[in-house]
Amino acid sequence: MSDLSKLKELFPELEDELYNELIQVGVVKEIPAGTTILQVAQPIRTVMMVLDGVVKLYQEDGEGDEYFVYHIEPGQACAVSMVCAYKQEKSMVTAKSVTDVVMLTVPLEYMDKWLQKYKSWHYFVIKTYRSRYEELLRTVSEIAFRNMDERLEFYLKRQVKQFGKHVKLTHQDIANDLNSSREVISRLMKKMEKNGWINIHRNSFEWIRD
Amino acid sequence: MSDLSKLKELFPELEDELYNELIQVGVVKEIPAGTTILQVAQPIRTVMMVLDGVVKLYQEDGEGDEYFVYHIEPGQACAVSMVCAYKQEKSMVTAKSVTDVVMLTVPLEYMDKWLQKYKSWHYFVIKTYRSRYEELLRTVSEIAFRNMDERLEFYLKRQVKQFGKHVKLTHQDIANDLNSSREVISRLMKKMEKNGWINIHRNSFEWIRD
DNA sequence: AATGCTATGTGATGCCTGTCACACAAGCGG
DNA sequence: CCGCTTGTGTGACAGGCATCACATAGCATT
Repeated sequence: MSDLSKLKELFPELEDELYNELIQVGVVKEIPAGTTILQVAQPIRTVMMVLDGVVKLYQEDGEGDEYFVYHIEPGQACAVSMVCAYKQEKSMVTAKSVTDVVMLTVPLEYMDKWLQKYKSWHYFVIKTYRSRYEELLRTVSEIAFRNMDERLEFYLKRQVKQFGKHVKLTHQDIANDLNSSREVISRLMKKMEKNGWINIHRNSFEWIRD
Repeated sequence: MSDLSKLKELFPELEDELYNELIQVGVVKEIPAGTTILQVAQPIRTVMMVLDGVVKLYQEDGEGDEYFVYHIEPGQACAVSMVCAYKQEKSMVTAKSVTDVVMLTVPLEYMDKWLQKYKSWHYFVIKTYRSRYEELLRTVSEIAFRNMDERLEFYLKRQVKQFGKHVKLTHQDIANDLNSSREVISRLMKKMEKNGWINIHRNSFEWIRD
C-alpha cells in the first residue's frame, strides 16, 4: 500500500505495528497553501505529522506583529500539537501551510496510549521536542544578538534551504516574518544584491552565493 | 528517610518504585552560588533535578553577550540536560547556579531505562520539555515584540516572583541578562522608581507595586 | 500601446538604545 | 575620618531601524 510505504519512508524510525495503527486511526488531510492550521489559543485535539508540503510556525503578539520561528517539513511532527493543554497567557503561536500540505492527523488520546506501548513512538516524541527546542534556542539567539542584516541573511538562507535557490517571497512577506518593515528589507536586500549574494526579481529572489 | 520524603514533596507525580531507584542511583550534589553547571557545547552525561536553590539558564553568543532565558527551581529538571547529544552549531546555552543549589544527578543511561519502565517518569520528561518549550516561546515573544522598558519590567517581575520583593542585583547584572547596557537600565529603572514601581538601593531593588 | 495595480527604490526624519565621558554616592578598610 | 572601590546618575552623541512620502518599475488586463 502506498500510504504505508510513504509513512515508512518519511518516518523510518517507527515500529511495524505502529505503522499499521497509524494507518488505521490516522486521518489524512489535504490542506491548501495559506491555511492557518492551528493557533495555540485554542485547544488542540490531534497530533499532526506532515507527509507533504511545508508548514511554517510563527509567533504573534496581539497587535498584528509576527515573528517566524521555524518550518515543519515532511517527516516531522508538530511539537505544539503535542502540547495539548497550552496555558494561554500572552504568547501565541500559529502554524500555517506555506505550500499545499498533506498531513496525517491522529486523535490525541492515542498519543498517550502509544507512548506506553511503542518505544519508538516515545523516542519520536522526545526527538520532536528536542529538535524544536533547539530551533527555538537558535531563534532566541538570532533575535537577541544579531542586527537586522544578519537576521535577514539567516532567514533567507533558511528559505533557500527549504525551497531551493529561487524563493517566492515579496519584501513585505519577509518584513512580516522578521517583524520589520518593508523599506528596511528592501534596502538590505539591495545591498546583498550589490554584494553579489542574490538577484532580486519581482515577487521573488534568487540566491547566487556559496 | 528525609531524602525520600523531600523528593516526594518536590516531585509528587512519580511512582513509589521510582523514588527508590532515584535515591539509589542518584547522587546529591551541593553546588555553591555562581557555579556554571553546564554549557551546551560540552557533552552532558547526567540528568539534573533541582532539590534546592535556583538555577538560571541563559544563552550566549561567542562574544560575551548573554540573554536570560528562564529559572529552574526546586521540583524542576533541566531540559537541556536531557538533550544528551546537542548538535553544537552557534547557539550556546549555559546553566548557572544563582544561589547555593542542591541537585540530584542521575546518569543518563537511566533516563532511557526509566522512560520505558515508569509511566510517571515519562510524563515528567514530557512535561519538562513542554513547559520549557513554552517558556522559550515566551522569551521569543518578549525579545521580538517588546521594547527595553517592557522587557525590563517583565524581567524584574520574574526575579521578584522567584526571589521575593527584595532582589539583589546590580544594574550591570540586569543589563547583562537583557543584553543591554548599564546606563540604559539605570535610566529606565530611575523612571520606574519615579512612577512608584520600585525603590532602588545600592546592589538591589525593591518591588513596591501591585 | 495604454492603464492600473502592486512591488520595489530611496531620501528625510525621529525614536530607541548603545557608547563615551564624567560626576556623584555608598560602603569598606585603614 | 579619609580615601578607594564599586555602583549609580546624567548629558552628549551616534547608529540602527521604523515611518512617511513619493518616485519608479514589472506585470496583467484591456
